[in-house]
Amino acid sequence: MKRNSRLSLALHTLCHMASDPGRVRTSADIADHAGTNPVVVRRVLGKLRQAGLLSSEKGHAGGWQLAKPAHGITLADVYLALDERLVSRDTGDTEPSHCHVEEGLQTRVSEVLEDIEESLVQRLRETSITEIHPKSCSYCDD
Amino acid sequence: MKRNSRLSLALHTLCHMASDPGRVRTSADIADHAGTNPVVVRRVLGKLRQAGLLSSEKGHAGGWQLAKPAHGITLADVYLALDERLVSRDTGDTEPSHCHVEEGLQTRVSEVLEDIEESLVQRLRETSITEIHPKSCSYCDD
DNA sequence: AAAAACGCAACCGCAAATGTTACAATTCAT
DNA sequence: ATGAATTGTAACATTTGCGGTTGCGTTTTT
Repeated sequence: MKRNSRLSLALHTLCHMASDPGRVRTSADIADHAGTNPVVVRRVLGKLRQAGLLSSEKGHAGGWQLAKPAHGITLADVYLALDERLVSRDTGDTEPSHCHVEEGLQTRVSEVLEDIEESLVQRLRETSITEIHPKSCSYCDD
Repeated sequence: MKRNSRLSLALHTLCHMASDPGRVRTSADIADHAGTNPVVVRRVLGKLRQAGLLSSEKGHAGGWQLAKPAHGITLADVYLALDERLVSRDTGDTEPSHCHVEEGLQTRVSEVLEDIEESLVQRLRETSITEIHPKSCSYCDD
């Protein structure tokens, strides 16, 4: 696991789940397969649960599974669930610079980036996680 | 200097230069105005020089200025000059995961993101740096 | 020769993200 | 009931990227 790993981990896991929706997986299983740590998995999948994409059960024989039909889950759902943003949200923490160039600049650039963000989500909404898996996977145990 | 500062610094500086193309500015001047450090300025503007947007002169009375007419410089030129990428370029450093889900995923997601990247650049290309500056700036000394 | 500027390399320090450990709470099997 | 398995979460450690800083060599003008 290295960079941009939250989104990557989330999508990977969901795709596996989509190809065998009945199976309940533990965070340890998932972490093993993804080459990371159970706690990291729970962190990321927790976001997906908050967004209603996954459900988890505690205790013996507990674990994670899809909370709704896989074909209804799009890349956009995942992207948004994780609070990912290409456009770094302007937190307004930049002190006013007393410089008109700066203001005009911010405005222009923000306009474009907001638009782009929106069209990205629109595009992501067109692909469901069921459309990812190419065929049965001989290496993975799904 | 804090957020997304390379692009921000580059655009800000270019816009000022566009409004007074004759003037040669030192990295110290620019750093002062931008609230940062001359070395950082040289780092960023160096990229713009490599891309042919700026020229710099060493020695006494040296400094930076536009290398071509301002109206011919678009936001896309700057974005590309800095090697900015929404899509984190796959450097191929991810070891093959022996997992078909992973491969299919990479492919699909990359397709979408590449498309988005392209349309972003297309959008940025529509705005020249001369279109940013709202009016004469009473605070800045340009 | 001195001053002013860039070019560059080598660090420092901070902030964000990931990785790790620990432990409480919950659930199931026996 | 007890124990094992699992999530939830907090706290801490480690890594990484980036801006900031320092230092010094090179170039140009005076």
